[in-house]
Amino acid sequence: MPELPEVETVRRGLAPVLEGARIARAQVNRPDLRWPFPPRMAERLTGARVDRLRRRSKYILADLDTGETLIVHLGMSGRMIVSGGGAGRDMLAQFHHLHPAPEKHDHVILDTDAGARVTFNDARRFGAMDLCPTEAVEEHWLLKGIGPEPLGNAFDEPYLVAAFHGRRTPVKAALLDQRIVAGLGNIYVCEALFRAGISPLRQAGRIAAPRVAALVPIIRDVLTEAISAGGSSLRDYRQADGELGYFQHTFRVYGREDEPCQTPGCTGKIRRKVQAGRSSFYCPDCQR
DNA sequence: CTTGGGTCCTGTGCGC
DNA sequence: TGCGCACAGGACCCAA
Repeated sequence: MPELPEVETVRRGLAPVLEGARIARAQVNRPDLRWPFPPRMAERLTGARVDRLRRRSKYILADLDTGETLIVHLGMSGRMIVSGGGAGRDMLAQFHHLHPAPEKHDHVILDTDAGARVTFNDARRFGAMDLCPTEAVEEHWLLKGIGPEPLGNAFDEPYLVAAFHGRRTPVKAALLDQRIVAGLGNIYVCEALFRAGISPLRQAGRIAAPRVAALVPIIRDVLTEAISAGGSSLRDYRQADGELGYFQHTFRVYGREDEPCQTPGCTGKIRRKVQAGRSSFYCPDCQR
């Protein structure tokens, strides 16, 4: 899926066209994605003004002036594509209010009063949408229990050391656990562990505290760099304007099985090992 | 409580 | 060209 950097990139692309705009029309083409849509979703969205677009973990949150918040998760293959209207759009498209032809898996289409369109397309349908009272968003069952934002103040060295303490699970699984830290996925965990020189197989509770502490700024750096690059585009991911991210060119281990390790002086080869059903990419020589 | 495996879906790329 | 299989950025759920 889009991980935190991709979701943040999408949020930033949507904000200029959605914030302050009113949803003039909501087209919902099927009753569900991963879970059923909330009752009367189209009606509850129609006429609502989007006051603010936020992100929590891998969720995009659209606060509406109706007192409800639209919760969106992109799953593995979800995209939100902007077309027509708004600043920075193609002039011809803007003039004619043209929208691209409907595509397979366009599940939800939102048209704003300014003539912009946001299309949610999700081939695998692991994505989700729900509506919930804005003041109760943090208590929503999907968001409740999610750990601190890795780019926020609550995610610091003492926190991660404490969170890892006594954990026998591999550090790879611990970092993927959204209750420990929010928003990391397979790619950025692999990349952060490589930079930290920590093997994904190592038990979280058996990493020396200074090495755990070092992970904190490394995780922040990886995510920040990825956001700057517009995220990583592999298969399905696109920015809201349809452009590709380019952080994937910066991967040091992800998807690089059998390639030589890039660490200066290291003669190791990147390995791939499946942990809990997910591929971990790492250098056995410089990750311990 | 923790943890591994199965599961929900479709699409793509590869070996044969 | 076609077929079957492995694999893909997530994360819930349940059995052990």
